[in-house]
Amino acid sequence: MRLSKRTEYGLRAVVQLAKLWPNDYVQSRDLAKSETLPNKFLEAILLALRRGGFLESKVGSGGGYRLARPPREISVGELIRRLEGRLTVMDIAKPGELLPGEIAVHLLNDKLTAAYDKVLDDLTLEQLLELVSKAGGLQQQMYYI
Amino acid sequence: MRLSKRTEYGLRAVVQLAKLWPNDYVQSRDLAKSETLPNKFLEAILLALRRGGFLESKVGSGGGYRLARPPREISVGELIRRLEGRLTVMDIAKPGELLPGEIAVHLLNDKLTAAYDKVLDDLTLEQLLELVSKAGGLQQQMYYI
DNA sequence: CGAATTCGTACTATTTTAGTAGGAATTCCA
DNA sequence: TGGAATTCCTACTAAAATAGTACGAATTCG
Repeated sequence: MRLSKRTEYGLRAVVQLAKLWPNDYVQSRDLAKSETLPNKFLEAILLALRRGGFLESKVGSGGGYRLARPPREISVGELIRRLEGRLTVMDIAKPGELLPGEIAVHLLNDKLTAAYDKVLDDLTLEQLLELVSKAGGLQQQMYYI
Repeated sequence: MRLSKRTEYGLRAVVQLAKLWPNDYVQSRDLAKSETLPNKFLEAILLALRRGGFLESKVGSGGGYRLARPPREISVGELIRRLEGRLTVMDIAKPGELLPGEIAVHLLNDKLTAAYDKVLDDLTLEQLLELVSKAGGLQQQMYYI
């Protein structure tokens, strides 16, 4: 199990934006620079997030992106589902009877998806930020040992 | 999150073998036929499972595969980890300090992996079989409503 | 011996992921 | 009012992962 680069980059940009919230607009280029992400790719990702209602944007000189809502009201689950793009290639219910192996695979997939969703849906962007600052603190400390 | 075909096929074959346990050897061709899987691909998968210690095989006429251990002693987690092939492209610890976004991605990946592993490691092949037969029963019932 | 089967390698095709190129549309501001 | 800055948009391209196939050697049974 691994998040795609697209998801990773999107998340990293959003984390940046959340840290700045509710300040003014930040440009894609700056976001890309401060997390060292490919700019053009990031642009496409940010655009998708705007369409998904997670970001607001302002075009033109002095424009950029910012969160559309406070971090406390943004679910990491929704965010990631949008990023993964998974256009829900949902298993179309097969006609007729399933083979035993197919049932097993189905059951397992359902269990895994449920576990995955639980982790993601129980987490807001605000909470994630908190975890990050804790972990960041530890990281700092380690340099002084 | 979705299991690969390789994993799916391997699991389906193993489910078949578990249903027959502790009977005699079953041939790849028969396994492929009864779950409608591509035979040559399945062969490669079964081979990997044998190398992983999940199956025993006998070559030559009258040969085939069978589980190396009773289903109760086979963990679905171990099985799937072998199937996924994940040659543990583990994040090599980056030198220096992590960016906040990177920390967030890391945290999330860890949480997701833990949840995933928990589901898989808490399940034996025997238990999975039981779930399948329950679900299969329900499926049968639905036809008679 | 000859048929049946696993074992093994090497190749091909398809799909998904990760980007890049190039420019139109909009907005600010001097 | 014109140009610089920025998002927005479409269409490619490149690379990697996935899903197989082809072909045959090695082994075993009867």
